[in-house]
Amino acid sequence: MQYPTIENIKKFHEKEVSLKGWIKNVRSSGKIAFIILRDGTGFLQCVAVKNEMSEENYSLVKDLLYEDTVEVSGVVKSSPKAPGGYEILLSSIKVLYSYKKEEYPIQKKEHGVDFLLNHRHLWLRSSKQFAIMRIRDEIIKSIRDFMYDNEFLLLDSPIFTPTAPEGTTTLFATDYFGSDAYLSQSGQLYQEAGALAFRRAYCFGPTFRAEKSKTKRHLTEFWMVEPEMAFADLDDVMDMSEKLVCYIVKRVLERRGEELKILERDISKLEKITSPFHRMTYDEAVKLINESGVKMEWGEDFGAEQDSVLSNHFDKPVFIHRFPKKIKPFYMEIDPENPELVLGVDMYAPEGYGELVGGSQRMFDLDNLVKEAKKSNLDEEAYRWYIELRKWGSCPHAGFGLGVERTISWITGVEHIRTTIPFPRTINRLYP
RNA sequence: GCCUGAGUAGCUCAAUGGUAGAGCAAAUGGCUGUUAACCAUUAGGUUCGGGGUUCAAAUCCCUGCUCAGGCGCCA
Repeated sequence: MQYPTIENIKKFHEKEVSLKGWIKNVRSSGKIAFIILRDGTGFLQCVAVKNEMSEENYSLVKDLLYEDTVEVSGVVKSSPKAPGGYEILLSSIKVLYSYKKEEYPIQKKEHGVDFLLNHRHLWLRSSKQFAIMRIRDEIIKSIRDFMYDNEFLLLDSPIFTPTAPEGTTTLFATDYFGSDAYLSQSGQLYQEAGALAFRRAYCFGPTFRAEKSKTKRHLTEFWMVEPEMAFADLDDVMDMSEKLVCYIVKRVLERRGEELKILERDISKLEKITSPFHRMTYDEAVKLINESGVKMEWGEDFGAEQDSVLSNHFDKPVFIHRFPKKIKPFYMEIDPENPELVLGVDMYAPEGYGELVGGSQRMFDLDNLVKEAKKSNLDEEAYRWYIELRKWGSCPHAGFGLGVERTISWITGVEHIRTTIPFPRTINRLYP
Protein backbone atom coordinates (compact mmCIF):
# COMPACT_ATOMS: atom_id res chain seq x y z
CA MET A 1 0.00 0.00 0.00
CA GLN A 2 1.28 3.44 -0.91
CA TYR A 3 0.26 6.89 0.31
CA PRO A 4 0.54 9.47 -2.47
CA THR A 5 -0.93 12.95 -2.64
CA ILE A 6 -3.36 13.72 -5.44
CA GLU A 7 -0.81 16.03 -7.03
CA ASN A 8 1.46 13.00 -7.67
CA ILE A 9 -1.23 10.42 -8.37
CA LYS A 10 -0.19 9.69 -11.94
CA LYS A 11 3.11 8.20 -10.71
CA PHE A 12 1.06 5.49 -9.01
CA HIS A 13 -0.76 4.21 -12.06
CA GLU A 14 -2.18 0.70 -11.45
CA LYS A 15 -0.84 0.76 -7.89
CA GLU A 16 -2.81 0.15 -4.74
CA VAL A 17 -2.99 3.41 -2.78
CA SER A 18 -4.60 4.97 0.25
CA LEU A 19 -5.46 8.67 0.58
CA LYS A 20 -6.84 10.88 3.31
CA GLY A 21 -8.91 13.88 2.36
CA TRP A 22 -12.31 15.50 2.21
CA ILE A 23 -15.48 14.96 0.19
CA LYS A 24 -15.99 17.62 -2.44
CA ASN A 25 -18.88 16.02 -4.30
CA VAL A 26 -20.76 12.73 -4.63
CA ARG A 27 -22.88 11.54 -7.53
CA SER A 28 -24.60 8.29 -6.89
CA SER A 29 -26.40 6.06 -9.34
CA GLY A 30 -27.64 3.09 -7.36
CA LYS A 31 -24.89 0.61 -8.07
CA ILE A 32 -22.11 3.04 -8.92
CA ALA A 33 -21.06 6.27 -7.26
CA PHE A 34 -18.53 8.97 -8.18
CA ILE A 35 -16.81 10.80 -5.37
CA ILE A 36 -14.67 13.87 -5.90
CA LEU A 37 -12.02 13.82 -3.21
CA ARG A 38 -9.80 16.74 -2.35
CA ASP A 39 -6.64 16.38 -0.27
CA GLY A 40 -5.27 19.93 -0.39
CA THR A 41 -2.97 19.19 -3.32
CA GLY A 42 -5.65 18.54 -5.92
CA PHE A 43 -8.96 16.94 -6.77
CA LEU A 44 -9.46 13.30 -7.68
CA GLN A 45 -12.40 11.23 -8.83
CA CYS A 46 -12.97 8.04 -6.86
CA VAL A 47 -15.32 5.41 -8.26
CA ALA A 48 -17.29 3.18 -5.91
CA VAL A 49 -18.83 0.14 -7.62
CA LYS A 50 -21.31 -1.83 -5.56
CA ASN A 51 -20.05 -5.27 -6.63
CA GLU A 52 -16.42 -4.44 -5.85
CA MET A 53 -16.94 -3.40 -2.22
CA SER A 54 -18.60 -4.88 0.83
CA GLU A 55 -22.26 -3.96 1.07
CA GLU A 56 -21.68 -2.25 4.39
CA ASN A 57 -18.84 -0.22 2.95
CA TYR A 58 -20.79 0.74 -0.17
CA SER A 59 -23.72 1.95 1.91
CA LEU A 60 -21.40 4.50 3.57
CA VAL A 61 -20.95 6.18 0.20
CA LYS A 62 -24.65 6.96 -0.01
CA ASP A 63 -24.53 8.86 3.28
CA LEU A 64 -21.48 10.98 2.54
CA LEU A 65 -21.88 14.71 3.09
CA TYR A 66 -19.83 17.52 1.61
CA GLU A 67 -16.60 18.05 3.54
CA ASP A 68 -16.74 14.77 5.42
CA THR A 69 -13.22 13.65 6.33
CA VAL A 70 -12.43 10.26 4.79
CA GLU A 71 -9.74 7.73 4.06
CA VAL A 72 -10.07 5.85 0.78
CA SER A 73 -8.19 2.90 -0.67
CA GLY A 74 -8.10 1.43 -4.13
CA VAL A 75 -6.20 1.07 -7.38
CA VAL A 76 -5.21 4.07 -9.51
CA LYS A 77 -6.63 3.84 -13.04
CA SER A 78 -6.26 6.11 -15.99
CA SER A 79 -9.59 7.16 -17.44
CA PRO A 80 -10.32 9.70 -20.14
CA LYS A 81 -13.66 10.44 -18.46
CA ALA A 82 -12.09 11.39 -15.13
CA PRO A 83 -11.19 15.04 -14.60
CA GLY A 84 -7.39 15.08 -14.62
CA GLY A 85 -7.23 11.74 -16.45
CA TYR A 86 -6.84 9.51 -13.38
CA GLU A 87 -9.24 8.01 -10.87
CA ILE A 88 -9.26 5.48 -8.08
CA LEU A 89 -11.39 2.36 -8.21
CA LEU A 90 -12.32 2.08 -4.55
CA SER A 91 -11.91 -1.08 -2.54
CA SER A 92 -12.83 0.60 0.74
CA ILE A 93 -13.78 3.91 2.29
CA LYS A 94 -13.63 4.96 5.92
CA VAL A 95 -15.36 8.05 7.31
CA LEU A 96 -13.00 9.70 9.79
CA TYR A 97 -15.30 12.58 10.68
CA SER A 98 -18.77 13.76 9.69
CA TYR A 99 -20.71 16.68 11.15
CA LYS A 100 -24.32 15.91 10.42
CA LYS A 101 -26.06 18.69 12.34
CA GLU A 102 -25.66 21.40 9.69
CA GLU A 103 -25.12 21.32 5.97
CA TYR A 104 -21.94 22.74 4.47
CA PRO A 105 -22.71 26.37 3.57
CA ILE A 106 -20.87 26.55 0.25
CA GLN A 107 -22.62 24.73 -2.54
CA LYS A 108 -21.92 23.85 -6.11
CA LYS A 109 -24.18 26.55 -7.49
CA GLU A 110 -23.36 30.22 -7.61
CA HIS A 111 -23.14 32.44 -4.54
CA GLY A 112 -22.95 36.16 -3.93
CA VAL A 113 -19.66 37.86 -3.12
CA ASP A 114 -20.65 38.93 0.37
CA PHE A 115 -21.76 35.43 1.33
CA LEU A 116 -18.58 33.89 -0.02
CA LEU A 117 -16.33 36.39 1.72
CA ASN A 118 -18.18 35.82 5.00
CA HIS A 119 -17.25 32.16 4.53
CA ARG A 120 -13.74 32.81 3.26
CA HIS A 121 -12.31 30.25 5.70
CA LEU A 122 -14.35 27.58 3.88
CA TRP A 123 -14.36 29.16 0.42
CA LEU A 124 -10.59 28.57 0.25
CA ARG A 125 -11.39 24.87 -0.19
CA SER A 126 -13.15 25.34 -3.51
CA SER A 127 -11.32 24.65 -6.72
CA LYS A 128 -10.89 28.17 -8.09
CA GLN A 129 -9.66 29.52 -4.79
CA PHE A 130 -7.38 26.49 -4.52
CA ALA A 131 -5.92 27.34 -7.93
CA ILE A 132 -5.46 31.03 -7.10
CA MET A 133 -3.69 30.31 -3.79
CA ARG A 134 -1.40 27.74 -5.41
CA ILE A 135 -0.45 30.28 -8.06
CA ARG A 136 0.03 32.91 -5.36
CA ASP A 137 2.42 30.55 -3.62
CA GLU A 138 4.33 29.95 -6.85
CA ILE A 139 4.56 33.69 -7.58
CA ILE A 140 5.89 34.45 -4.11
CA LYS A 141 8.42 31.63 -4.29
CA SER A 142 9.55 32.74 -7.74
CA ILE A 143 10.05 36.31 -6.52
CA ARG A 144 12.20 35.11 -3.64
CA ASP A 145 14.20 32.83 -5.94
CA PHE A 146 14.70 35.64 -8.43
CA MET A 147 15.90 38.00 -5.73
CA TYR A 148 18.30 35.44 -4.32
CA ASP A 149 19.64 34.51 -7.77
CA ASN A 150 20.22 38.18 -8.56
CA GLU A 151 22.15 38.80 -5.35
CA PHE A 152 19.55 40.78 -3.44
CA LEU A 153 19.74 40.43 0.32
CA LEU A 154 16.44 40.02 2.12
CA LEU A 155 16.37 42.82 4.67
CA ASP A 156 12.97 43.05 6.31
CA SER A 157 11.64 46.56 6.74
CA PRO A 158 9.77 47.26 9.99
CA ILE A 159 5.98 47.20 10.10
CA PHE A 160 5.70 49.73 12.94
CA THR A 161 6.97 53.04 11.68
CA PRO A 162 7.24 56.44 13.31
CA THR A 163 5.60 58.27 10.42
CA ALA A 164 4.72 58.29 6.74
CA PRO A 165 7.16 58.02 3.83
CA GLU A 166 4.78 60.10 1.73
CA GLY A 167 2.81 62.78 3.50
CA THR A 168 -0.32 62.40 1.41
CA THR A 169 -1.67 58.92 2.07
CA THR A 170 -3.60 57.86 5.11
CA LEU A 171 -1.99 55.56 7.63
CA PHE A 172 -3.32 53.18 10.23
CA ALA A 173 -2.34 54.54 13.63
CA THR A 174 -1.71 52.28 16.59
CA ASP A 175 -0.92 53.00 20.19
CA TYR A 176 2.76 52.33 20.81
CA PHE A 177 3.31 52.50 24.56
CA GLY A 178 1.56 55.81 24.78
CA SER A 179 2.77 57.40 21.56
CA ASP A 180 1.64 56.95 17.96
CA ALA A 181 3.08 54.37 15.62
CA TYR A 182 1.83 53.74 12.10
CA LEU A 183 1.61 50.53 10.13
CA SER A 184 4.06 50.63 7.25
CA GLN A 185 2.73 51.78 3.91
CA SER A 186 6.07 51.11 2.20
CA GLY A 187 9.37 49.57 3.18
CA GLN A 188 11.27 51.49 0.53
CA LEU A 189 13.08 54.09 2.62
CA TYR A 190 14.54 51.35 4.81
CA GLN A 191 15.70 49.54 1.69
CA GLU A 192 17.65 52.62 0.67
CA ALA A 193 19.57 52.08 3.91
CA GLY A 194 19.78 48.42 2.86
CA ALA A 195 21.17 49.16 -0.59
CA LEU A 196 23.92 51.34 0.83
CA ALA A 197 24.79 48.57 3.28
CA PHE A 198 24.42 45.49 1.08
CA ARG A 199 24.48 46.88 -2.49
CA ARG A 200 21.29 45.05 -3.42
CA ALA A 201 18.58 44.59 -0.82
CA TYR A 202 14.85 43.99 -0.78
CA CYS A 203 11.95 43.61 1.53
CA PHE A 204 8.87 41.49 1.04
CA GLY A 205 6.07 42.06 3.41
CA PRO A 206 2.61 43.35 4.10
CA THR A 207 1.76 46.97 3.53
CA PHE A 208 -1.12 48.94 4.98
CA ARG A 209 -3.06 51.80 3.46
CA ALA A 210 -5.95 53.42 5.26
CA GLU A 211 -7.29 54.93 2.05
CA LYS A 212 -11.02 54.40 1.66
CA SER A 213 -10.54 52.91 -1.78
CA LYS A 214 -13.51 51.12 -3.21
CA THR A 215 -12.29 49.48 -6.40
CA LYS A 216 -11.39 46.04 -7.70
CA ARG A 217 -7.68 46.91 -7.56
CA HIS A 218 -7.24 47.97 -3.91
CA LEU A 219 -6.86 46.31 -0.53
CA THR A 220 -6.10 47.97 2.79
CA GLU A 221 -3.58 45.21 3.55
CA PHE A 222 -1.51 43.90 0.66
CA TRP A 223 1.94 42.49 -0.06
CA MET A 224 4.71 44.21 -1.88
CA VAL A 225 8.26 43.32 -2.89
CA GLU A 226 10.58 46.31 -2.84
CA PRO A 227 14.09 45.86 -4.25
CA GLU A 228 16.65 48.64 -4.00
CA MET A 229 20.00 48.81 -5.84
CA ALA A 230 23.10 50.89 -5.19
CA PHE A 231 24.97 52.24 -8.22
CA ALA A 232 21.83 51.97 -10.32
CA ASP A 233 19.70 54.33 -12.34
CA LEU A 234 16.23 54.47 -13.86
CA ASP A 235 17.15 52.16 -16.74
CA ASP A 236 18.34 49.57 -14.25
CA VAL A 237 14.93 49.73 -12.54
CA MET A 238 13.20 49.05 -15.84
CA ASP A 239 15.62 46.27 -16.77
CA MET A 240 15.37 44.53 -13.40
CA SER A 241 11.59 44.77 -12.99
CA GLU A 242 11.10 43.57 -16.56
CA LYS A 243 13.35 40.60 -15.90
CA LEU A 244 11.49 39.85 -12.68
CA VAL A 245 8.03 39.94 -14.26
CA CYS A 246 9.15 37.71 -17.15
CA TYR A 247 10.63 35.26 -14.66
CA ILE A 248 7.43 35.12 -12.59
CA VAL A 249 5.21 34.51 -15.62
CA LYS A 250 7.52 31.82 -16.96
CA ARG A 251 7.60 29.99 -13.63
CA VAL A 252 3.81 30.01 -13.32
CA LEU A 253 3.43 28.73 -16.88
CA GLU A 254 5.93 25.97 -16.20
CA ARG A 255 4.71 24.82 -12.82
CA ARG A 256 1.08 25.85 -12.42
CA GLY A 257 -0.48 24.86 -15.73
CA GLU A 258 -3.16 22.76 -14.03
CA GLU A 259 -4.21 25.68 -11.88
CA LEU A 260 -4.34 28.05 -14.86
CA LYS A 261 -6.58 25.49 -16.56
CA ILE A 262 -8.94 25.40 -13.56
CA LEU A 263 -9.17 29.19 -13.84
CA GLU A 264 -9.71 28.98 -17.61
CA ARG A 265 -6.90 31.47 -18.12
CA ASP A 266 -5.96 32.22 -21.72
CA ILE A 267 -2.37 30.94 -21.65
CA SER A 268 -1.49 32.43 -25.02
CA LYS A 269 -1.75 35.92 -23.50
CA LEU A 270 0.81 34.99 -20.83
CA GLU A 271 3.14 33.31 -23.30
CA LYS A 272 3.63 36.69 -24.99
CA ILE A 273 5.16 38.17 -21.84
CA THR A 274 8.81 38.28 -22.89
CA SER A 275 11.53 40.94 -23.07
CA PRO A 276 11.59 43.64 -24.20
CA PHE A 277 8.59 45.49 -22.77
CA HIS A 278 7.45 48.75 -24.36
CA ARG A 279 8.96 51.89 -22.87
CA MET A 280 7.59 55.40 -23.36
CA THR A 281 7.94 58.72 -21.64
CA TYR A 282 5.10 60.43 -19.82
CA ASP A 283 5.04 62.97 -22.69
CA GLU A 284 4.52 60.18 -25.22
CA ALA A 285 1.90 58.53 -23.01
CA VAL A 286 -0.11 61.76 -22.77
CA LYS A 287 -0.01 61.97 -26.55
CA LEU A 288 -1.10 58.34 -26.95
CA ILE A 289 -3.96 58.78 -24.48
CA ASN A 290 -5.27 61.88 -26.24
CA GLU A 291 -4.98 60.17 -29.62
CA SER A 292 -7.02 57.27 -28.21
CA GLY A 293 -9.88 59.65 -27.54
CA VAL A 294 -9.40 60.05 -23.76
CA LYS A 295 -8.62 63.64 -22.93
CA MET A 296 -5.98 64.82 -20.47
CA GLU A 297 -3.64 67.78 -20.02
CA TRP A 298 0.11 67.55 -19.67
CA GLY A 299 0.94 67.69 -15.97
CA GLU A 300 -2.07 65.73 -14.77
CA ASP A 301 -1.77 62.31 -13.18
CA PHE A 302 -3.43 59.35 -14.90
CA GLY A 303 -6.94 58.45 -13.73
CA ALA A 304 -8.94 55.29 -14.31
CA GLU A 305 -9.69 56.13 -17.95
CA GLN A 306 -6.07 56.94 -18.73
CA ASP A 307 -4.84 53.81 -16.93
CA SER A 308 -7.22 51.78 -19.01
CA VAL A 309 -5.82 53.14 -22.29
CA LEU A 310 -2.24 52.36 -21.23
CA SER A 311 -3.17 48.94 -19.92
CA ASN A 312 -5.16 47.86 -22.99
CA HIS A 313 -3.03 49.30 -25.77
CA PHE A 314 -0.29 46.67 -25.76
CA ASP A 315 -0.18 42.90 -25.38
CA LYS A 316 2.83 43.18 -23.07
CA PRO A 317 3.50 45.31 -20.02
CA VAL A 318 4.47 48.91 -20.76
CA PHE A 319 6.77 51.26 -18.85
CA ILE A 320 5.88 54.95 -18.55
CA HIS A 321 8.80 57.01 -17.31
CA ARG A 322 9.84 60.60 -16.57
CA PHE A 323 6.76 62.08 -14.91
CA PRO A 324 6.04 65.70 -13.98
CA LYS A 325 7.67 66.36 -10.63
CA LYS A 326 4.43 67.75 -9.18
CA ILE A 327 2.59 64.42 -9.25
CA LYS A 328 5.35 62.28 -7.73
CA PRO A 329 6.83 61.99 -4.21
CA PHE A 330 9.74 64.06 -2.91
CA TYR A 331 12.45 61.39 -3.00
CA MET A 332 12.58 60.91 -6.79
CA GLU A 333 15.66 62.22 -8.58
CA ILE A 334 15.16 65.20 -10.86
CA ASP A 335 15.73 64.56 -14.56
CA PRO A 336 19.05 66.28 -15.39
CA GLU A 337 17.69 67.11 -18.85
CA ASN A 338 14.45 68.70 -17.63
CA PRO A 339 13.99 69.96 -14.07
CA GLU A 340 10.20 69.69 -14.39
CA LEU A 341 10.50 65.90 -14.62
CA VAL A 342 11.55 63.18 -12.19
CA LEU A 343 13.21 59.85 -12.92
CA GLY A 344 10.24 57.76 -11.92
CA VAL A 345 8.63 54.86 -13.77
CA ASP A 346 5.40 52.85 -13.60
CA MET A 347 4.76 49.51 -15.27
CA TYR A 348 1.27 48.76 -16.52
CA ALA A 349 0.08 45.19 -17.05
CA PRO A 350 -1.80 44.33 -20.25
CA GLU A 351 -5.47 43.27 -20.48
CA GLY A 352 -6.59 46.23 -18.39
CA TYR A 353 -4.99 45.03 -15.15
CA GLY A 354 -3.36 48.38 -14.49
CA GLU A 355 -0.30 49.40 -12.57
CA LEU A 356 1.94 46.60 -11.30
CA VAL A 357 5.20 48.37 -10.54
CA GLY A 358 6.21 51.82 -9.39
CA GLY A 359 9.85 52.78 -9.11
CA SER A 360 12.40 55.52 -9.41
CA GLN A 361 15.95 56.66 -9.22
CA ARG A 362 16.28 58.20 -5.75
CA MET A 363 17.51 61.67 -4.99
CA PHE A 364 21.27 61.52 -4.56
CA ASP A 365 22.27 64.92 -3.23
CA LEU A 366 21.92 65.77 0.47
CA ASP A 367 21.00 69.44 0.03
CA ASN A 368 18.42 68.76 -2.67
CA LEU A 369 16.82 66.03 -0.58
CA VAL A 370 16.60 68.30 2.47
CA LYS A 371 15.04 71.00 0.29
CA GLU A 372 12.45 68.62 -1.19
CA ALA A 373 11.66 67.07 2.17
CA LYS A 374 10.92 70.54 3.58
CA LYS A 375 8.61 71.32 0.64
CA SER A 376 6.68 68.12 1.38
CA ASN A 377 6.35 69.10 5.07
CA LEU A 378 8.20 66.03 6.20
CA ASP A 379 8.87 65.55 9.89
CA GLU A 380 12.62 66.20 9.82
CA GLU A 381 13.33 64.56 13.14
CA ALA A 382 11.56 61.32 12.15
CA TYR A 383 13.49 61.24 8.86
CA ARG A 384 16.88 62.23 10.20
CA TRP A 385 18.17 58.71 9.58
CA TYR A 386 16.96 58.79 5.99
CA ILE A 387 18.56 62.16 5.27
CA GLU A 388 21.76 60.93 6.89
CA LEU A 389 22.10 58.19 4.28
CA ARG A 390 23.21 60.98 1.91
CA LYS A 391 25.96 62.18 4.22
CA TRP A 392 28.17 59.14 3.99
CA GLY A 393 28.59 57.00 0.94
CA SER A 394 25.75 58.50 -1.10
CA CYS A 395 25.57 57.15 -4.61
CA PRO A 396 23.09 56.93 -7.46
CA HIS A 397 20.61 54.30 -6.35
CA ALA A 398 17.22 53.17 -7.51
CA GLY A 399 14.49 50.71 -6.75
CA PHE A 400 10.90 49.73 -7.28
CA GLY A 401 7.89 48.15 -5.65
CA LEU A 402 5.85 45.34 -7.21
CA GLY A 403 2.30 44.80 -5.96
CA VAL A 404 1.97 41.07 -5.36
CA GLU A 405 -1.84 40.86 -5.42
CA ARG A 406 -2.08 42.92 -8.60
CA THR A 407 0.43 40.58 -10.19
CA ILE A 408 -1.64 37.60 -9.06
CA SER A 409 -4.86 39.17 -10.42
CA TRP A 410 -3.29 39.67 -13.79
CA ILE A 411 -1.63 36.25 -14.09
CA THR A 412 -4.67 34.33 -12.82
CA GLY A 413 -7.03 36.54 -14.80
CA VAL A 414 -9.36 37.13 -11.85
CA GLU A 415 -11.61 40.16 -11.94
CA HIS A 416 -11.22 41.39 -8.39
CA ILE A 417 -8.08 41.67 -6.27
CA ARG A 418 -9.92 40.52 -3.12
CA THR A 419 -9.73 36.86 -4.19
CA THR A 420 -5.95 36.92 -4.64
CA ILE A 421 -5.17 37.15 -0.91
CA PRO A 422 -6.28 34.48 1.60
CA PHE A 423 -8.17 36.78 3.94
CA PRO A 424 -8.79 40.12 2.24
CA ARG A 425 -8.94 43.37 4.16
CA THR A 426 -10.93 46.09 2.44
CA ILE A 427 -12.74 49.24 3.48
CA ASN A 428 -15.67 47.22 4.81
CA ARG A 429 -14.22 43.83 5.55
CA LEU A 430 -12.24 42.72 8.60
CA TYR A 431 -13.90 39.31 9.00
CA PRO A 432 -12.96 36.48 8.97
C1' G B 1 -15.73 60.79 0.43
C1' C B 2 -19.12 61.13 -4.18
C1' C B 3 -22.63 58.75 -7.80
C1' U B 4 -25.74 54.47 -9.05
C1' G B 5 -28.08 49.97 -7.69
C1' A B 6 -29.54 45.84 -4.46
C1' G B 7 -31.52 43.37 0.26
C1' U B 8 -37.72 37.77 -0.45
C1' A B 9 -36.58 29.96 1.86
C1' G B 10 -29.77 27.58 3.87
C1' C B 11 -27.96 29.55 -1.34
C1' U B 12 -29.19 32.00 -6.31
C1' C B 13 -33.35 34.46 -7.89
C1' A B 14 -38.93 35.42 -9.52
C1' A B 15 -43.45 37.64 -8.01
C1' U B 16 -44.57 45.72 -11.15
C1' G B 17 -50.76 47.53 -5.00
C1' G B 18 -54.82 41.99 -4.54
C1' U B 19 -53.67 33.82 -2.25
C1' A B 20 -45.28 34.74 -1.46
C1' G B 21 -43.03 30.99 -5.96
C1' A B 22 -38.90 28.30 -8.75
C1' G B 23 -34.00 26.03 -9.20
C1' C B 24 -30.13 24.22 -6.15
C1' A B 25 -28.92 22.33 -1.12
C1' A B 26 -31.35 19.00 2.90
C1' A B 27 -34.56 14.40 3.92
C1' U B 28 -36.84 9.83 1.57
C1' G B 29 -37.02 6.60 -2.69
C1' G B 30 -35.21 5.20 -7.87
C1' C B 31 -31.19 4.64 -11.41
C1' U B 32 -24.09 0.53 -13.30
C1' G B 33 -19.78 5.63 -16.16
C1' U B 34 -21.37 10.37 -13.79
C1' U B 35 -18.93 15.44 -15.11
C1' A B 36 -22.66 21.86 -11.24
C1' A B 37 -25.31 13.98 -13.01
C1' C B 38 -30.56 12.89 -13.49
C1' C B 39 -36.01 11.58 -11.98
C1' A B 40 -40.00 11.57 -8.12
C1' U B 41 -41.82 12.97 -3.24
C1' U B 42 -41.34 15.78 1.46
C1' A B 43 -40.01 19.70 4.45
C1' G B 44 -38.41 24.73 4.38
C1' G B 45 -40.83 32.27 4.95
C1' U B 46 -40.53 38.07 10.92
C1' U B 47 -40.08 39.50 2.22
C1' C B 48 -33.09 43.68 6.17
C1' G B 49 -34.86 46.99 10.84
C1' G B 50 -38.21 51.15 12.15
C1' G B 51 -42.11 54.50 10.71
C1' G B 52 -45.90 56.15 7.10
C1' U B 53 -49.75 56.06 2.80
C1' U B 54 -53.84 52.51 1.52
C1' C B 55 -59.76 48.61 2.16
C1' A B 56 -55.15 46.02 0.96
C1' A B 57 -47.72 46.79 0.78
C1' A B 58 -42.33 42.20 -0.91
C1' U B 59 -44.19 46.10 -4.24
C1' C B 60 -45.41 53.23 -3.02
C1' C B 61 -43.09 57.19 0.54
C1' C B 62 -39.57 58.54 4.74
C1' U B 63 -35.54 56.81 7.74
C1' G B 64 -31.64 53.57 9.49
C1' C B 65 -28.39 49.38 8.52
C1' U B 66 -25.72 46.07 5.22
C1' C B 67 -23.66 44.97 0.55
C1' A B 68 -22.36 45.57 -4.65
C1' G B 69 -20.73 48.39 -9.15
C1' G B 70 -18.31 52.95 -10.82
C1' C B 71 -15.30 57.44 -9.60
C1' G B 72 -11.47 59.62 -6.53
C1' C B 73 -6.79 57.95 -3.80
C1' C B 74 -2.84 54.30 -5.06
C1' A B 75 0.55 49.15 -5.76
